[in-house]
Amino acid sequence: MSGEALRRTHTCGELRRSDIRKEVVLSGWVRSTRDHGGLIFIDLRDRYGVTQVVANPEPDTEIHRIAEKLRPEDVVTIRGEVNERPSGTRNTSMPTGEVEVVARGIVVENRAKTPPFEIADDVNVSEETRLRYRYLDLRRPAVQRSLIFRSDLCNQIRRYFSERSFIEVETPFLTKSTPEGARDFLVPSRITKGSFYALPQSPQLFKQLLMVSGFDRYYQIVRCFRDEDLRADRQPEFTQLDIEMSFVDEPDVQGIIEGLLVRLGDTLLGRKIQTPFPRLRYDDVMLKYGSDRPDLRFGLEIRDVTEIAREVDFKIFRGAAEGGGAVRALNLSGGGALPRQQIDALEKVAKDAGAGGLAWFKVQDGALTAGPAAKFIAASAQARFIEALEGKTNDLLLFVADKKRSVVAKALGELRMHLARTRGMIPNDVFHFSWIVDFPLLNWNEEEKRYEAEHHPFTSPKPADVPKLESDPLAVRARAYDLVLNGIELGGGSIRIHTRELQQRVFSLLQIDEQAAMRKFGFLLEALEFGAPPHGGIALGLDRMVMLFQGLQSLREVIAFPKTSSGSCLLTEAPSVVEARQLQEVGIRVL
RNA sequence: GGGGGCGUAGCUCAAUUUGGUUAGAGUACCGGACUGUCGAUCCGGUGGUUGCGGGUUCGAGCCCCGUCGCCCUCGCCA
Repeated sequence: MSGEALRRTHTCGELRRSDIRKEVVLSGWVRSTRDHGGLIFIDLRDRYGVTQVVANPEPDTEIHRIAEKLRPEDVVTIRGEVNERPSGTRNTSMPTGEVEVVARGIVVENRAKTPPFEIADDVNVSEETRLRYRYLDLRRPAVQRSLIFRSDLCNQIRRYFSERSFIEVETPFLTKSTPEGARDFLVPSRITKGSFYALPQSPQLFKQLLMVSGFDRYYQIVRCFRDEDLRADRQPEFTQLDIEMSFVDEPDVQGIIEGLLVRLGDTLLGRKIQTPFPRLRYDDVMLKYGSDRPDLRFGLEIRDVTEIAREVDFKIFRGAAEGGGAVRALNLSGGGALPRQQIDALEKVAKDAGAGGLAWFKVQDGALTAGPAAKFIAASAQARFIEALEGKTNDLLLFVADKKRSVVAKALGELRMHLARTRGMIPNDVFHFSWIVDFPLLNWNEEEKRYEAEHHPFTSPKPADVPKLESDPLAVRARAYDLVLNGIELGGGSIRIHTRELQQRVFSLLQIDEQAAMRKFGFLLEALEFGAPPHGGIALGLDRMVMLFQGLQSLREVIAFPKTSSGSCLLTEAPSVVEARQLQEVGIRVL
């Protein structure tokens, strides 16, 4: 074939019986060839699908000569006629399998080296190799589906918020470092040597300023940056769906998000999402599930038995109860049959989570047996424990006692998740959304001997608790809410502080003195004095949402070019050293 | 920063009781045969700095030390 370039008329996923006898042009990548000596079959792939092309030596030997030299991943344009496949040779497993294109001309647009791995979904290849050749990995249909889903999700989000009069506003990436919270990525300023921008951990302050400006309903799909260690579900740069609204209360923000998730369920997931989501109090979930992001797809709730433990002879129990701590327990129904070795493994889980140990008992006819500590507990107390935990014969009761309630909660929370995972108690294909509410505004940082904001310093305290701000700070509840899905925090938000006075009081509690507050957040404090409306919002982790909706285990699967767990990009080899001249220009010396 | 796992052919993995002849397999790749395949098939072949550096030993893929990379995890992530 010669002359001017052919333009494709169809994609590789498109041809059907109704196209038979049409003259078509397809472009794509050679997925595979099957050379029978005579006939050659070419599977041609693009992102829409695969179509079989046939090259017959008769009548055109030229085409056959080109076809037999084709190799996987060569890029070709093929002109030909759509034919019905002979009966018995149709492939019902592919959408285009009723037809094939008989090649009348083949243009090799570009040759491909042998790829390091076959471009197919079921190919076993290490993630390291995939990331090194990410552009090839992204040719695989399953990976393409993830990114296409992500694009569809963003489109639905934009439509949803646009329909509701929200405005998408872009906020700066080169901005001011705010040392509260996560570590900032810093960017040196060339013009003002010795000064630095920071990449935003979130557009928090800008969206609040937009409320002051009167933009009343804002959203943004926006990149955020945090210079902390990575995990399967944490990348140094990630995408948030960021929302802020004026003149709203908690239910307004929650309702908007619930409506969005219903829409996404209807349009993308093919499932009805039930609203409203349950509102669960922080204190309750910490007690019942040992976590502020409980996985509610299964039961196995933790019970507090501190009051019973107060009256037993077992020193560890009584000591914890009398020392202001807690004794709590899980009932593993039917766990009485567990061998000692497995119970020891459970104890290790509890200890790794910070517990001093794990007290366990088997239930037998209304009494505690088989646990090392059973003999220290009187029959009457045994009966009360069993009643509190709804124990039946052959159940296994697992107790953690500690003078710190947080230790008990964490250990049993970890144990609960461990048991659920290892014993197959977590149902697949269930989306269990919930709101966690009534968070404390502050927590006490023992190492730094100061209060910290549980969410961030701009979260409003509950009006009823404001009088306690100075007298009993830890009792102050926040107007904050976290959205949790299947044990993963999808997002969090709050009603914000919108007066300078209150904001200043909270800064004081956080031991940010007036001077420091002005230096770090002066622009916000000043803005609050120029008619800041009451406002609040939320931010959802978009990458996590895509990951969970797609049933994937790693954020790297839903980000086109992700970082490894050491923060490097295997494709570009970033981060890398830079030339001395570049350093000099920005006034930086490497230590 | 701590703990654990991994690193052998382009890719995915194997290699016996802490060591013993020329490091194997599948797949990919190359060549040949083949006119209805679709993970084509059949025959033949090429392919190795065992991550890197050092050490122990008569002898190291295997043991020891260091180092680099990847994965998981604790700390960290307002």
